[in-house]
Amino acid sequence: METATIDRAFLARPGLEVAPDLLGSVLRHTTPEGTVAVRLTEVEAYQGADDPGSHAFRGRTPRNDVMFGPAGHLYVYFTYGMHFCANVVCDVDGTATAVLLRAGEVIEGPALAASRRLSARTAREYARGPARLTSALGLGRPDNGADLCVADSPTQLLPGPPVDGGRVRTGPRVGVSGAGGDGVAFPWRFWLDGEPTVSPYRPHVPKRRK
DNA sequence: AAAACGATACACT
DNA sequence: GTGTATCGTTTTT
Repeated sequence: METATIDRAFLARPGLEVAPDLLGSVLRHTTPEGTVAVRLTEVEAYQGADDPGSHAFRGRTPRNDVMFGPAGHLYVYFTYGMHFCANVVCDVDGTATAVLLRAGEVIEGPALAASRRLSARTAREYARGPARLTSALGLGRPDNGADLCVADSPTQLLPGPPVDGGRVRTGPRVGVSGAGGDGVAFPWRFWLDGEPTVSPYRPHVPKRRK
């Protein structure tokens, strides 16, 4: 008895519209080792050409190619020399908007998640942060481009338990400076208030020059 | 050179 | 138990 995935048409809108609606939904990944599922508690919208913080800002490249494709696929990228982060690609084919999956609660496969997250001090840290989330789920380079809207696929986006709309909060994105340093904060981060798995807010601090 | 970050060590409650 | 400053590592521009 499998649950239907989230409909692709639901995701074929600008990431900024999709992002708050994605809170509470579930990303599930199955590998030979087993299945881990995460209920999303924190996300961030990235718009395409108009968004200096977006990987798509400078046009299509081999790295961000998936972002320009149709909605409902996973954009996985490698960063900081050691981490992977995952986005749900939104909007119509040719338009690159996406939602970064920042944090969630592991609701299936906690033992497997724990084995992938040996440094986690508590269960709430399994997917508390964008690269921790991909690690707990076992997502990496091979999953870039995976279709999330196909039943029985090893990588699926599923409806979650109902969310109280009153718990949705919004604020500035994390780790992204304002538009070219002009100080404008983009309130495109969304989270569920009161969730212990939401990553701590860390204002953007320019790294010290070496 | 900077980047859509995490592990660690240590401070505090 | 929870918070936070410092620094590692490599892709991309």
